[in-house]
Amino acid sequence: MDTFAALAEPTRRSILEMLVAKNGIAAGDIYSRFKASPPAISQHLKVLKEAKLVRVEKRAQHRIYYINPEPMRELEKWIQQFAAKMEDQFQRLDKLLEIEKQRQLLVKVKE
Amino acid sequence: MDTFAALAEPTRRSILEMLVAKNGIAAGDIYSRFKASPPAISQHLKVLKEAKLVRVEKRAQHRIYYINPEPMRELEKWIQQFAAKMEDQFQRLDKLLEIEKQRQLLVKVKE
DNA sequence: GACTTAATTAAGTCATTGCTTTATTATAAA
DNA sequence: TTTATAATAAAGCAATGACTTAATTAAGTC
Repeated sequence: MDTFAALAEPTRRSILEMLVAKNGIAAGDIYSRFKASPPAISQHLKVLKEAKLVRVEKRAQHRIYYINPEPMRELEKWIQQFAAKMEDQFQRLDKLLEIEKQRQLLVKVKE
Repeated sequence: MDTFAALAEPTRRSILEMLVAKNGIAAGDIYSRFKASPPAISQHLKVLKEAKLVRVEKRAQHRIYYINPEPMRELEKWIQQFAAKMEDQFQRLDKLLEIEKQRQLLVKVKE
């Protein structure tokens, strides 16, 4: 799950947002939308590629980048499961608090 | 959205998993489940705290750590939206491919 | 008030990251 | 077959990150 590390960098998230808006973008078209140098962006693309978040196709000298959906789907699953456990926990807590509130009321009635 | 940076580190994810299994754990009990030194873990807790992924309560000399649910909920939203756009895109692509397949069949019929 | 316990802060080290500029590689076009 | 275009690889550097050990802070206990 090193998807997180790849997503930790804002430029890389921007690149992915570009690709999810329009899949299949040439490296040069990606470079031109950032003020950092082409090699800098190329290195980010490499990280994304190694994390399998994108894949590349060769078209003459061009490299066309595409979203690779699997890692994001897995990440979504991970987060959903985590969030589910989390909400469970808070719901249990709410119930405990509710019971305690009732108990306090009883104590008052007895006084 | 620097939740990603906080989640990029595996030890920090483990800590969160601990907390989602049982909310409210003293720092010392967290330390003891890792082979890294207490200060190392303490520093991770600091990062999680700064990312608002956890909050702390003081109990005498003890520090009790709790999950703070908001950032994870936001992250879940972000990923869901991203994944939705992504699936949209692939569905559009599938439709194009389907149309193309039909076109090819027509060509064959005409031959 | 000295002593223990719990946790963190401080200081220093080493590896990794993100960037730069320069150099290569590979295809296309003249 | 030179020249231009597209993209990446290489090398170097400053900043950051994750750890360590030693020192400090704060509360509780004897």
